[in-house]
Amino acid sequence: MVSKNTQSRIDEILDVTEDHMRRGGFDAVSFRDIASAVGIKSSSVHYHFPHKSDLGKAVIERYAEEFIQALNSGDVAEDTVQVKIQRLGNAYVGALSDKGTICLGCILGAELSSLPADVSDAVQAFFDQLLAWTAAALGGDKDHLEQAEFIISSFQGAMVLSVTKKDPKILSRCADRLCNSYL
Amino acid sequence: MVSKNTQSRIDEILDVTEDHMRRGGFDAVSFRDIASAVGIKSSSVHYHFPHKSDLGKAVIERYAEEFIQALNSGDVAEDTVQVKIQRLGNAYVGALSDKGTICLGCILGAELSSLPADVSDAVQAFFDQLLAWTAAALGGDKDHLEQAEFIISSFQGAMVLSVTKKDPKILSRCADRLCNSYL
DNA sequence: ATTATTCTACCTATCGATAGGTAGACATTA
DNA sequence: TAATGTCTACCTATCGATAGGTAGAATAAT
Repeated sequence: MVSKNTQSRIDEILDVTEDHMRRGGFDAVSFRDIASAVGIKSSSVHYHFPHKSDLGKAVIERYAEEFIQALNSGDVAEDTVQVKIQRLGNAYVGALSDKGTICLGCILGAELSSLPADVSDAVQAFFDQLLAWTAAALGGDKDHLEQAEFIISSFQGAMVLSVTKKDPKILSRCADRLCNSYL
Repeated sequence: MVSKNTQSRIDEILDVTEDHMRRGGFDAVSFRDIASAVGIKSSSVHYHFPHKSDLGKAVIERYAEEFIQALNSGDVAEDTVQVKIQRLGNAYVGALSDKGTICLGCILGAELSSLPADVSDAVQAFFDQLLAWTAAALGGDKDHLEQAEFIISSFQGAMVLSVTKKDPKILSRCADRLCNSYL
C-alpha cells in the first residue's frame, strides 16, 4: 500500500521524465536532472526507480495507458470509421500542441535498438496496442491491419516533420488528408 | 588541400559515426567509441572534427548529399510521377535494408530540440531538400508541397514502425500503398 | 497506553566509468 | 625543413549506481 504523498511524488518524477524524454530521447534523461527539477536528490529517484530502465519503462507504460484511454473516451461504438480516425488524429495533434513535444513512442521507436530490453519491449507493446485499436476501428480484418500500419506511420512521421519544420499544421494537414482523401 | 589518406580516414570516421548515430541518435556517438572502431585514438578524431557538433553536421550533410543524389540518378526528367515516387520509396527501402538502421534524418529529426544548433540546422536543411525534390517530382505548385509533406511523413513513419515491429515489409507496403492507391 | 520494531521516504557521500576536450611530444610525408 | 597527422597524458564534468544513515509514520508486542 502506497501513501497518497508517495504516489504524487512518483507522478511528479514521471511527469518530468516524460517531458525530458520526449524532447531528447532516453539518453536525455538523467537522475540528477530529474531530481533537481522535482526538488529532491538523485538517490531519492533511485529509491522509487532503482534502475534507469525502470524509469523509462514506467513512463512509456503510463503514456500508453493514457493514450489508448483517450482513444476510447466517448461513445466509440457508435462512431463511424471517419470519426474514429479523426479521434486518433486529434490525439496526435493534442499530444503535439500540448507541450510542443513529439509522441513518446515515436522518439523511443526511432532509437529502439539502443534501448534497454525492458524499455524497448514496452515501446513495442505501445505500438501493438495502437495498431490493434486502429485496425479494430477500421473494421478488423487482415487488410485493415495493414491499413492501420499506414495510418499510424503517417501520423508518426508527420509529427516528426512538424517538429523539424516547426510547423504544427503539417500534422493537422496530414490528419485531414487521411480522413478526407484517403479513407 | 587534404591528402588522399586523410580523406579516406575522414570517410572511415564518418562511416562509423553514421552507423552509430542511425542506431541510437546523436548521444549514441562518443569520440572513444568512434576512435576505437576506426583503430585510432579519440584525440585523433578531435583533430579532424574539433567538436562533436562538427562530426554530427558532417555526417548529416554527407548523408543528405548522397540521398538526394540517389534520387537524381538516372533519367529523372523522363520519368512519370509514379516512377519518381517509386524511386523515392526505393531510396527509403534501400536505406533500411542496407544496414537495418533507419534514416538519419528521421532519428535526428525526432530528437531535434536537444541537438546542437549546427546539427539541427543541417537536419532541417536535409528535410528541406527532400521536400523540395518531392514537390518538384509531383509537379511543383503549392498543393504539391503539402502532398510532398504527406508522402515524406508516411515514409519516415513507416521506417520507424518497420524497425519497431522488426518487419521491413511495413515500409515496402507503405511505398506500394502510396504509389498504387494514393497517387 | 506505552514501548519496541519495522517501514517509508528521503538524505549525504562516494564509487568507477565515461563524457567531451586540450596541450604538447612524436612521427610521417611532401 | 615544414606541414600534417597521430600519439600520450592529462583535465573537468557528469553519468548511473551504491553504501550507509536518519526523521517520522505506521505497526506489533507488552
